[in-house]
Amino acid sequence: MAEKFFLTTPIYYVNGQPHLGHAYTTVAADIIARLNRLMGKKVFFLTGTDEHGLKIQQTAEKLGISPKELADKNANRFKELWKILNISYDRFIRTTETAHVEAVKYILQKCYEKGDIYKGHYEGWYCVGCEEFKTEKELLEGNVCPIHKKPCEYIKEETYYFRLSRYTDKLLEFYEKNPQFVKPEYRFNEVKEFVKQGLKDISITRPRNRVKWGIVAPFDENQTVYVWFDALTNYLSGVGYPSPEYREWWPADLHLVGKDILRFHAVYWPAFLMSAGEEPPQQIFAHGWWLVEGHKISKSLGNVIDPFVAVKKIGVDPFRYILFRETPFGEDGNLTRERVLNRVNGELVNEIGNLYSRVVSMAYRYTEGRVEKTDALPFAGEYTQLTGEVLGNYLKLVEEFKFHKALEETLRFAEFLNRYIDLTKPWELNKEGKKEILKGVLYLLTDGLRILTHLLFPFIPTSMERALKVVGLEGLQNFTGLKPLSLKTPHRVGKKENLFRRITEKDLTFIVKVEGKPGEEKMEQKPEGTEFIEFAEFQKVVLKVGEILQVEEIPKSKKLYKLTVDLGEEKPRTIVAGIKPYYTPEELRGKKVIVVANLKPKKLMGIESQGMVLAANDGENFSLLTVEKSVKNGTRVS
RNA sequence: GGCUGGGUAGCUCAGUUGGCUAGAGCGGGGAUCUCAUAAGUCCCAGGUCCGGGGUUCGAUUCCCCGCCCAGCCA
Repeated sequence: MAEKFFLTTPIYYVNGQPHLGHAYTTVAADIIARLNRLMGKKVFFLTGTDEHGLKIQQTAEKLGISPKELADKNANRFKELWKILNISYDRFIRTTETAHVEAVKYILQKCYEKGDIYKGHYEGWYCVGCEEFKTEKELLEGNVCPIHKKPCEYIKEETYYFRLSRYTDKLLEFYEKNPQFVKPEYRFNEVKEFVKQGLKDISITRPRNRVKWGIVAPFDENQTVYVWFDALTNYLSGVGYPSPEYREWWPADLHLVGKDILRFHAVYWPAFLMSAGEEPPQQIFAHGWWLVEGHKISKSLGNVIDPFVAVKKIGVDPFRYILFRETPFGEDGNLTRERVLNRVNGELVNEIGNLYSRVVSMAYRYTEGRVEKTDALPFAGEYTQLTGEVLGNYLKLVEEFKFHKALEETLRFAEFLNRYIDLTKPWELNKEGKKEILKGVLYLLTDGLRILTHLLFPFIPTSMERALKVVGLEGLQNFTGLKPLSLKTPHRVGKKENLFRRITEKDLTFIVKVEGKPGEEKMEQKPEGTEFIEFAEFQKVVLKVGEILQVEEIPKSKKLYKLTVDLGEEKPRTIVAGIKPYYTPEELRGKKVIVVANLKPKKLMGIESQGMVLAANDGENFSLLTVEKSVKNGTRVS
């Protein structure tokens, strides 16, 4: 009987469109699900949407549709995205499903009967415009709502409370007994600190006349179940609770969450479950946020990443890959154009994609696509040892959620195979007629691709499905049986195909670069001036108008030209400029340009450059700076 | 303000119980092969290891103080 593994993502609120954060959590869950399947476990992967609440009610009203219609529409958006991202979920739960509604009522009733729910009052400052209570902190002078600029009412309404306070010690004891309950560990410490301060009872219902769109409380038809009890229960109802089949999967092995909702999962949820007589989940993992080019993502900054666009521009797998390649899972990441470009082109295209390409190509060229095992296997010992090492490390690392390191190991493996080709030089073996050794080399390489495909599969399944065909493999096998040099022969490689497309800066405009320094947006309209420089400082830079007299190519340099520029001095200057990709020599000759004339000379490609030519580059267009009317060479720019 | 974790090469980060020339990847520079998506492979980094003080024969690594950054809490 295979071990079961039940994992979940949060259910996403359907008040808006899916964004990068949703995609991140869900792809993470997909990677973990696929890893566990390859480890031979029986996996249940649950995701879905949270569809109740006042916000949905209000948005739907504005759009003139019913809350259910709004939920249907947006839930479909999520489903579309998961399809594009190749998410292998087993069940997509929606909180408006009858079964879920019943499950919520059932569990609430249990808690109620346990005596953990009692009637009380909620009082506070209520803004009619927002239809929301405001905390003292949010309010402006005179209890004014910061959004509507109108005074709030102090109201008191009936509500039911959950006796969370009763669970303070039980939770602490539970944490003590389950040191792996929350990952990363520092997050667990934060949770413990929070609980140690003592827990307050929490309000779990809202008056029905105010919040209609939601589940009716089983013990009072004038109350609607408030968000957390409703939403969290999806983890149970998603596997059939309360009908007995849920026991096949419960307790969940892993709840994946963003760090913002950790507390609800690590404190409230176990308490609810304890009250209802259910086991808490095994583990909760809280991951971090993404920054974009060093800035927080926000609508007002306009740097929100639409996953649909991202996938369209760079492809599903490059998108999945960059989210997990560099940033340790759990920590905040920073998405930048430069990193995406380097990782996709440098690693996926050059090191990995090209490796498949060259091996398959050689198999056709030298042995007509046939691969056989021979006794002559150069460096078989090194290969076997490295494979064992990589596989061992990989499995240990993914177990600890260290995906970036697991990918690093994978890259190390690909690097070995690339080096192996250079070392064994199949083209020479072919020329020299050393057929047996050549066959051995191709066998080992094909075997290597087989292993590599397995290592990459959980992360980039779409491409690796194709890779299986390219290598000529029927399918995947369990990690446990994955051994080097065990490719069955005779074997035929499949059709050669490029697995990854090279991307350019132009593909990355969806990663918006925000003006200003990271963190500045926090300080909100601080008096400007800190970034100003004195005129004297500017004057230190001597800018002059120069005319390009000659343009020479520099052998072996992709970017550089050697320019001869007249700055009205005794002798023209030699300036090395990285503008070769953008201008032909003909275009440059005779052009007036702006030169930094007092830049310290520097040797580039062995040529001393006596200045610098100014240009503007926005990532799409590259333009030299010039003068609008003709002025004498050497004129100072000021 | 309290607690926690950080500040190491241009960038992203590793650095075991304190000690031989402080490491990797990327970028940058150089060399080279030709099977390959002009891909691959090889070579090159002399960095006040945030600042100051202390312990020690000796500290990036231990202790104290300060500065800065992030997270959680108030």
